[in-house]
Amino acid sequence: MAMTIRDIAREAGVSTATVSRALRGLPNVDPVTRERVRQVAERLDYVVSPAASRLASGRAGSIAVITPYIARWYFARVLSGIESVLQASELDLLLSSIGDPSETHRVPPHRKLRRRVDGFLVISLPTDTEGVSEIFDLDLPVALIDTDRDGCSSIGIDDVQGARMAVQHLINLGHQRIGLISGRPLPTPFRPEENRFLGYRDTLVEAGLPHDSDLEACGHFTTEGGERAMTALLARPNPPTAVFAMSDEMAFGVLRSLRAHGLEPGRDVSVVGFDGHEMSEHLDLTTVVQPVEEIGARAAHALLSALDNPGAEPQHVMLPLDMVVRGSTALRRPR
Amino acid sequence: MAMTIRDIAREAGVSTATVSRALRGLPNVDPVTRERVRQVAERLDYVVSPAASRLASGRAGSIAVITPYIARWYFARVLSGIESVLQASELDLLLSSIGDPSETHRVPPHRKLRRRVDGFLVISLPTDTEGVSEIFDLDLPVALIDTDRDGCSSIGIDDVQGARMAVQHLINLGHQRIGLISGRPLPTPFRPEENRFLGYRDTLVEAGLPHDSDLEACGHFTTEGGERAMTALLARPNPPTAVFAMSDEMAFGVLRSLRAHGLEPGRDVSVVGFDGHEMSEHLDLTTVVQPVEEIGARAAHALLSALDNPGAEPQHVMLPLDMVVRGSTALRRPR
DNA sequence: CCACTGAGCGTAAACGCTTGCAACAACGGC
DNA sequence: GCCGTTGTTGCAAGCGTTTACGCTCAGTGG
Repeated sequence: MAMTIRDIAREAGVSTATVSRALRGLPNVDPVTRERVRQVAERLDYVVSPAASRLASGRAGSIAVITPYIARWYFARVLSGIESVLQASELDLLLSSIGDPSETHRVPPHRKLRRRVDGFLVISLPTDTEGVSEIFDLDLPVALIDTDRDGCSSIGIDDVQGARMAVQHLINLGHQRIGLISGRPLPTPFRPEENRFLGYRDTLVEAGLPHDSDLEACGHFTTEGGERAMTALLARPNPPTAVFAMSDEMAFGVLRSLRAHGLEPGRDVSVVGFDGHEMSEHLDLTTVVQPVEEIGARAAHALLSALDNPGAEPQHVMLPLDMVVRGSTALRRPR
Repeated sequence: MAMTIRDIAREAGVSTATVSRALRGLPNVDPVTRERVRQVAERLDYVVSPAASRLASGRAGSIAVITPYIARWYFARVLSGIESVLQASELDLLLSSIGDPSETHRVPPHRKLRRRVDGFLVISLPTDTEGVSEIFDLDLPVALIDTDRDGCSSIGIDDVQGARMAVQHLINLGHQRIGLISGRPLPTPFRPEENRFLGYRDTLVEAGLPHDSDLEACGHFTTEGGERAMTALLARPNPPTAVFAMSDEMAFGVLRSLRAHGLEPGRDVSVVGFDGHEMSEHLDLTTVVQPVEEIGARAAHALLSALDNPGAEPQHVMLPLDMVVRGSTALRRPR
């Protein structure tokens, strides 16, 4: 049988209340007593029963991470950042992916997680996504990554600015027909996509360049999709001399499509990606780098502090971006 | 205030015991009663308090996934496979990464997870890893991925066979000097590495080829590492005409190193990877494909069934491998 | 010398379930 | 009509904490 708090109390010659207080570091405990209790607990290899503790205290002792995907590059990294800060806390990290809309049998997270978490960390999902919107009715702290919402902390990057950097870079290189590989068809509820689009469009317009939707295609955030999208663009009457892809993985597909058409990235068509995927270095891809793990870590911190002082104002963090210029972008060569 | 089981009992005109039994689908409940209780619970939007339920039943209602990394390709996918089956169960998925040995401040999982999980899913970690070995003392069901241990279920692939396929393929193409890009320096406690090495060595020997450790280098399972390793091999007096890399990510580095040396993968040096990373298709890499998500899913199933019938024999599953031949391997050309 | 304070500690009542046991009704075999 | 079964339900004792409240006692200012 496992130790209970009573065993510790008896052994230390105090009441269970004191043991509870001592072990949790509450004030109103004589340092000497506290130490004695600690020692006894240590010696008897005692750990509190989380179930009992949670029942009595009313706290769930866990936070849930809601993500559309687990295995995709961006999400896995964000998750890793989250875990790195949560592991040092007392809280359990419950993982729940929304999954593809195709998987209709998935239990929506708000149903499954009702009463078992103290807060939510939501990655990328639009706040009105089915299964996500109901989370807010639970009246628990929520930290949002890549979106925002009244009353929630939000962490992200300046996607508009990121897209601007990318496109301005291409403009500076003399490109005038700059294509866009977006994720889903626009308009989209996903904030990053929308903002990257705005940054793209506005930078063009401000530079006096036409915004031509014939230069846009969807790549669905996959390499295959990016490849197909670029292939489609190349088939248009007057193809772009440069493209901005909303993610590195799509940009990889772009590179591949170009090569398949006998075109050399950089020399023939310039390509900028977005993310800072490790592979971009190896594929010599110019890209806008976002601090992905840090996004996760910051979000976790924001949620933790919301949990600590419930009254506090939600935080809104925007992390800085960087751009790494590589061989996939170059001065436009007249055809 | 939240609903309790008593509210449901009162409303349905039965005792709390019956509510509990009805809602959990236990036998010995009149179907009519059960349905009535269900309806009431539904109408009042009741969900059981996991803390209370766990305290009363003694079950933790969660399983923990212990992984060395979260963000790396292989681990993220395995995790995704695990989550896909666990989401349909009643169990919470607690995520815990061991982290790099450098992060000494990490709380070892067995301390953090004591009393709060019903079982463990351990990915790739050798069973004697610090922080892992103690898990077995907890006397809970454990399912092991990529290793095995007495009394635990284990799920993995036939790494020896996988390496054999890769190396035999190279031999069939006429290669005689076949290099190896391993992960860590051998000997290693990581089973897959060891087995892939054995498959490599034995296949060479059985083909009458010498096993020459001058053709081996460590790539640490990263692309950079793979690149460095290949560069090192190329600097040796008599470099290999083909290499087998223990992971695709290292193979990507190999490809890059080759190109940096003006060598064309396939034509000048053949390369085989291991994993079936999506990117391998785009980099035209021949690779041994393992069903990564399925590994995770199977492991989760194994653990679930160990949880269901505690007496049962542990399962040992070995999933089949596949090899996809692409442009990175070709007939050896005499120099 | 007397309230008065506050630190330190104990008592006991929750917290919201699960489950062993017993009760009870309906039923069929004898 | 009696009795053992079987199926359904209720009673109530936990499960192992947390925490409101109250008590004791040393210290303190009046």
